[in-house]
Amino acid sequence: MLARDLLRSAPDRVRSALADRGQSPDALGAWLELDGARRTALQEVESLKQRRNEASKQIGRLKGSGADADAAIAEVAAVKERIAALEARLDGLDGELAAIELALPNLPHDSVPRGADESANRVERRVGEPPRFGFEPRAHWDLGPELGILDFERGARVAGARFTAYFGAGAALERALAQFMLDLHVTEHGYLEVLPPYIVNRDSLIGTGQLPKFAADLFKLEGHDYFLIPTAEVPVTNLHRGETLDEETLPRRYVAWTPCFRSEAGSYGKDVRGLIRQHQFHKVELVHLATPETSYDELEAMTVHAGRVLERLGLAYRVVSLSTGDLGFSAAKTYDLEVWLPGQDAYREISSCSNCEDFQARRADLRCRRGGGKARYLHTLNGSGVAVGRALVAVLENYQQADGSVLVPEALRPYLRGLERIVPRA
RNA sequence: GGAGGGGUGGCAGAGCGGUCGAAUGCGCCGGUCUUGAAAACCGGUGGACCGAGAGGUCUCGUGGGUUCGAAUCCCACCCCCUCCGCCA
Repeated sequence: MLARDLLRSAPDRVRSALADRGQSPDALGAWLELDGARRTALQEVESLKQRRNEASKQIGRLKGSGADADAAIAEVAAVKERIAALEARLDGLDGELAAIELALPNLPHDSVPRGADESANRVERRVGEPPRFGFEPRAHWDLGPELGILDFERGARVAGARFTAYFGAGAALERALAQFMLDLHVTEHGYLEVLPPYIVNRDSLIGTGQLPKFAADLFKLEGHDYFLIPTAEVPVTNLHRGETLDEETLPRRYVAWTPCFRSEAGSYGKDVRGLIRQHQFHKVELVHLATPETSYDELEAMTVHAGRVLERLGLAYRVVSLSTGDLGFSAAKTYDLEVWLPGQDAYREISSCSNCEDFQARRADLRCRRGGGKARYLHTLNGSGVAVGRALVAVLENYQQADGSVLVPEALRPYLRGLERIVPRA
């Protein structure tokens, strides 16, 4: 959510930011009009309430002294009617204002490349070298089933399209990757591990920005106002919803390994093969809560932390700064980490690290305060550290051998009882 | 799922339907005293919104209702605690 002060005082800045994101700036004109009407109505209703309150006190005094209060009571009755009418109007205005505010995306940071879509994204750096193969590297959707560790057909039987069953070394590899990432972030990067609820309420989803606009992307539990989490960003960022944190305790860095559930509505035909786009997947998520002064340093640090996972796994990747047109709803700035996938002959997103500045903090009422100073909104950041399913894809495709086996990266062997190579399951 | 108890300011804890935004204690801030600190004493201490300001409105879990007037009465919901049932 953007600050009302900002919408009022710098509407042109907001308009041009919306245009950069490829959004229509129309909503802002409507907002300004509604806001003016609201303030007018508010002033009127408040002065009526003042009269009503004074009259009530007078009635109390009159009755206390045994005098007749009928005239005053009659006057209050008339004022109350007008208050009720005005309040109904005010409620309507508040609802319309909130609907607009909750649907306005965050403003891009000045350093974000301007452009309509991903073609305007800027590659910041490349790390590692894509491996060279003496044979035609294959995709994980061929390797996995042949090794007997990924079963797309049975996943589909049990649940449906975009669900997969993992067997043997496949299941263990998923678990090993997650545990390796958690250990790395906890022991080397100073994160606090969190295991949050995998189901959240509506307020949490409003807090991080998935609702009200993106309800179609979520799985909702029938008969309850509960949703499966689309990412641990939601429960972890909302952990401190409504709290004011002492700035001495910032930044806070949390890491959580959770399943994620996404309806993937509207992505029909996209990445239909393999593990890239699933309704259910695991992700190790990084969340930082920071002061406004440090949040961009935190974003750089978070991106480095996510990249470290890929480096330890010996995977080549590049860091991309998303353009204004490609930015997510809540983000002011985002770095995507794209890992090299030989089977697709392309870099594919495996992590997305964003600074949301105070956009989510405003929605989720997350504040901070230094000493006895005034409370202010803190800044929230979130990033994958990294997507586990996609990391598994990257390991299979990058470590495949001519004979169809897959070498296990050194960093994972301690988590796989020393397993060095995945071979077809007997 | 059933029965009961409870949600008041940073914390603890009062609060006959009428100057209650809320006693008191602790904490916190400022001051006096002290070489300094502690103790003691004095004073001040929630937030949001509207307003240029004066000031006003709202806020005692949330939302409704009764009333001229609600922290106090009624209804619904949420959360916490205890017991029973069920369950990993």
